[in-house]
Amino acid sequence: MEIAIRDIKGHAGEVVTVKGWLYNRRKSGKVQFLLIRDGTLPIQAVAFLPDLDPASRDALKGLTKESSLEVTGLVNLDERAPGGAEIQVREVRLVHLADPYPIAAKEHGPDFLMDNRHLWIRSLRQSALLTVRAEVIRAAEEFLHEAGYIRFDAPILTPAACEGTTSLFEAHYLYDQKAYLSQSGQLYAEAGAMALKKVYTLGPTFRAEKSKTRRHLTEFWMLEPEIAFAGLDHITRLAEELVSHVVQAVLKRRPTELKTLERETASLEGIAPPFPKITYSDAIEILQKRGSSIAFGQDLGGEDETLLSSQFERPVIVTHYPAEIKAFYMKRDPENPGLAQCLDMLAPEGYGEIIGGSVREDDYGTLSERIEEHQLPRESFEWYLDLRRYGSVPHAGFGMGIERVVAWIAGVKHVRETIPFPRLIHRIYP
RNA sequence: UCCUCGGUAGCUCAGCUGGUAGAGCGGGUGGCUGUUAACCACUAGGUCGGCGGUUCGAGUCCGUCCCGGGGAGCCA
Repeated sequence: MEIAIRDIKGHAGEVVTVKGWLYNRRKSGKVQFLLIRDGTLPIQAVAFLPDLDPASRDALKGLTKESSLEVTGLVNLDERAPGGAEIQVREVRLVHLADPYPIAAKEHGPDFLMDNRHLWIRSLRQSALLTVRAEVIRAAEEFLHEAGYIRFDAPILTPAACEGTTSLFEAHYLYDQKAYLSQSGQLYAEAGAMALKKVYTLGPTFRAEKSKTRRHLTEFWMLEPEIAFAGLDHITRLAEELVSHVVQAVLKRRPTELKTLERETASLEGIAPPFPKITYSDAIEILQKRGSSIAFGQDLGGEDETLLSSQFERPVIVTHYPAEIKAFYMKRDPENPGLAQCLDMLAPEGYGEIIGGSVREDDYGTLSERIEEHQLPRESFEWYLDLRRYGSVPHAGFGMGIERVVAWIAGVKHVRETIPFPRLIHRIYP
């Protein structure tokens, strides 16, 4: 019977078949220890050569790393085995003999690993990380679904920038038209919210930023809820509940993967609402007291974010940034028009901004002026202005960067490992 | 775009004030009945990132270009 290695302990004393790849092999005379992985977990299979039929012995001859094989044997609970269980091999069937495998069970440099990303993802660590990523997305969608949100897919090919043109990827569209890869699904999500009230977009977004840091990709995934009849309090609560649910779901469902990643989980266990909330002014004051040279009116730099988040054990929510350093569509604070009704959530441990959101300007005249001020091509935004012409309501939303959330929860330094095939400033292969 | 570090065997690296290429891992062969990145022995494997210069002689010094790491700027 074929089983997933994850379930092996439930089959003690049974003869099972596992199908997978050879992760490593140790030989000691007539005994061979095969470490086999199947995408769920690795298992050690012990082959005693004199007990095997000639075909199986042949299969083991010259076996290389990452060769694919099917192993049938008796499941033993054995203290000597890593993980407590192993398979006593009865039959080995070679599916494909791999060429000598380039990735060794040794250290490698990032350039080499990234060139071999298509193979690197087979490593136990990378597989665990990508499993955590899948769980983050699943948990987030599950939470929003339970809360009555409708998934609303935004287009990836768009007619114009919703932000600065410097970070736009341009594409050729049909009949000599131009198209741009989406920097955010938000504007479309706003249209969705006017139709379905509570929606979210989920998908890849693209920014041609020449950023070379551990927190930036040129192609990254965002989850963007957008809610009609909502204000800053509403999205603040949603953000902290969403993030808490995702963290707890990963802790509950993927403990093995977190262990493989050697993630210290004590700090994650305490992630629950409410999160600390401070204003931008508070943040500047705290940072200046801690020795930062930041001045009021400047955006928080990477170091500032790390310094600020290190003051709290939970993600910290910073609100009311100066409107000048924020986007054109953000609604100003009625009590202080210099400030925007916005929020950023900074993850602990220096993982930076994982959420950015705001209340949207819902007044036609004001939004129209902002578009002029920012010298945006008005004709591209006519449909967006329509949302303020026909039944405009207060509404708000935010974007959550999937890769940064995964990096934080999994405890990996660089976001390039949190997506199967990262796109970076100097890398589009493989 | 700027600062900084780097590019030598398939991989990770060493290579002194310039003198003609090294180790470990991986590969191959052989040995070993409990290995945990197994171990032991033998063995094959190199356009020292490219181009130009200085020199009797350049992996090493100089110039330039290319590629990458870390960071900054930039980045709802």
